[in-house]
Amino acid sequence: MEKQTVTRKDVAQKAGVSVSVVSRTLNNSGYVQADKKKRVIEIAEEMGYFPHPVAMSLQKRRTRQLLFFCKDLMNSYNIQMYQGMTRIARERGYMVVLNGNMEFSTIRETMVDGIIMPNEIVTEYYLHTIGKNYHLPVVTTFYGNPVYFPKSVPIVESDMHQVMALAVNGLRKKGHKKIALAVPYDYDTSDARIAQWRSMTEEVFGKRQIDFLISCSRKSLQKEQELLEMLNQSESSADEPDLLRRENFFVKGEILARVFLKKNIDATAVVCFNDELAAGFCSELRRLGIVVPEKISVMGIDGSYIRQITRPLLSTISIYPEQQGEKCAEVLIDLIEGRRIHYVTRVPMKILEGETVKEISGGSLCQKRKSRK
Amino acid sequence: MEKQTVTRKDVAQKAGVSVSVVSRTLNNSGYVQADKKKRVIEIAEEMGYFPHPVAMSLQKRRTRQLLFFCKDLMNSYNIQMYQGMTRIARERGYMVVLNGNMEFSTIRETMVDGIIMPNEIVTEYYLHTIGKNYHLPVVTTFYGNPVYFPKSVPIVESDMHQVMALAVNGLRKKGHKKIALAVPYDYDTSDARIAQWRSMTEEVFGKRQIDFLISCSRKSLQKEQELLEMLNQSESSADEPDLLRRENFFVKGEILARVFLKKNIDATAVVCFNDELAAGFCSELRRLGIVVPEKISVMGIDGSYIRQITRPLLSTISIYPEQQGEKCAEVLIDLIEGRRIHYVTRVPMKILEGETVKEISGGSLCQKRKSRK
DNA sequence: TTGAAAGCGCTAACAA
DNA sequence: TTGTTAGCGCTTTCAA
Repeated sequence: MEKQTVTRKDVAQKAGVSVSVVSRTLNNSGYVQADKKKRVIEIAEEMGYFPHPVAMSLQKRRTRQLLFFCKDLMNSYNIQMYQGMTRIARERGYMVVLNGNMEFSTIRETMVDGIIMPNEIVTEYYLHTIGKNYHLPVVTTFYGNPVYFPKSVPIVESDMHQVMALAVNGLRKKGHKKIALAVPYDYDTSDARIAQWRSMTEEVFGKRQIDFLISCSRKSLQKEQELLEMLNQSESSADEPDLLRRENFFVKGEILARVFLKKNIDATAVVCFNDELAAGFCSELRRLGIVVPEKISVMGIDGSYIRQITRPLLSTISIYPEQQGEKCAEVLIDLIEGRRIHYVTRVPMKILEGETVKEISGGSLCQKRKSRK
Repeated sequence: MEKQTVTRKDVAQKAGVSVSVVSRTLNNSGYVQADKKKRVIEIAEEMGYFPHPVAMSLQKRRTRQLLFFCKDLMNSYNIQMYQGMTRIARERGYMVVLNGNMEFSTIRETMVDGIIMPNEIVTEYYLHTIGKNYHLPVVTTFYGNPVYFPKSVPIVESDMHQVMALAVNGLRKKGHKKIALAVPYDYDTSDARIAQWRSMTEEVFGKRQIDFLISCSRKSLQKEQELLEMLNQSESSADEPDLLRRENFFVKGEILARVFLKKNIDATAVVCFNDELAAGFCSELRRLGIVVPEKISVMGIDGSYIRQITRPLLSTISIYPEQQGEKCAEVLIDLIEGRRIHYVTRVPMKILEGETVKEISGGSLCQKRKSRK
């Protein structure tokens, strides 16, 4: 049984030199005689020496760890962000650690060199609390919500204005003139999407389509959702309480599909808050006998991998979550290492064609739908 | 602009005491005069002092970090394992860091107190390589594959024998006598399931049902999958190369559904490798006009959250991935902290009823299926 | 070309 | 009850 950890001191002793020689050898820095060098390397190897990462971190005042501060890891978008940052981090010798619980208080107990925030709202809160006397490099993704934090925090931007421009124009080109928006609630992260959808449809079609907003107040949503869980998943909610803690956009999409039908909304296409919600929306429509896209077109936002398991394949506006993650990591690492950075980084976006948007020619589909009733 | 990091020395200076007094105060250990105590605390707060986690780690020789060494984070099972460990870890003051790339070489550069391995096969490999001269506490989940590592590695077990017993007996009770198994490949992690399904069906029905194995050789699978991607997701495969790196069990399920039909397998029920595969299997059957469960019953394994977005709701054998994660973290932390542990921990399992298994009375459904052709 | 020594931020044994 | 000191594993300056 060997000693718990072999240190440079141990190697030095065995090689008959001083620790500094060992250090210089291993770091390939400074002078050291060729033969000694060789001996030291041999002995280090033979003794199974590895640098102690904690000691290294203390000395260098650099942990080579990045913190991704996200709420819900079961969300496909976040996972993909994480994948992206991980790749860049690895390339540059870092590791990404997660805090999936929004616990600001633990940040200062965590060994990290910088933080990646999941959106501008969280960032704003952070900067006004912990961030006040903890000056760690931070980058944040940004979706165009109105927030107040210094320009000195670099942002990686997915502008909802662009997203909605793509969605609305894409749908318009296919003949859609009445475009609804389905969002899980009427506040917080929905805000930017609602605002942009509103102004975009008004700009393109010349009139407000605000009646086409499908959303739930927080309260009604909870009630509906509880009901749904009782009916549908009693088993799993009893056995897997944890699952319910996550924000289940799929179920919200299902609920919103029913709201959409109940309110008899006169639209030919629905843009959904994100892909998971769109998937639930489609699924429930189908269950109720409404064929997508024949009767109604659906378009997601995100381009997350959940789309891979939608049938028919979801049409969506991809904002490339992985690239977003990559950019975040890139900028953050540059910031940490004192390199010059851009304070605004834009990630490209694009329509991913799928099978949930139908080309319609003349009058709006909804009339057909209505007439059939 | 305050000094970059406030240390105990700074606090001590300002309070006119020695660092040890500050330390004792902050740690609530040893003697220190009440009034000094108060002053120190006040000053520490006022200066915005926080303990330096790296220095702490070096001194205590404990990082309070656990490593979860898993390959694919987009896999719902792994995510749930992670959620489980995270909860326990948090309760006990630890953090779980991920290595989602199977890079053994980076383990020694990572600041961790112990490792959670995703399955016995990876563990075996680890112990025979890095683990040889790195004696970090390790726990592993265990699915009943034959492996060779010392009994001294604690396991958290989900025995595939039990799983198959539940699945086969559950299906038998509903009148099924011909039960197929769908696995993504014919080696590695499929082995245990294949073996247990084989012996179980033989035991229960008195004869081998080996013809009912639906699987793909690695090669044919790749070819089919590439084809599918070309046809189905050309857009996303061009734009999102990353997504394809993950093991897409959903698509495999789709492929296997076609294999199942092509081979005209004479079974009334299919047990699937995991829930994602089952979801793909059902989805493709439906697309091809085969109604689940009317024409064919499907049962998953795992009880992962992906099931929440299956419609009809998937029937499955839950092996409680979150609990598995919790147990792993619990045992590992006990091990790290020198507490007594059990070397074998079993996680309960249970059938989660859904809507994909049909009760059939007399003769097997497959005959009906056949006769309709 | 080498080694001694100070120091990264903290703890703990020991002496005062 | 307090302060001094050595040390966790490493780097780096400086004198030899």
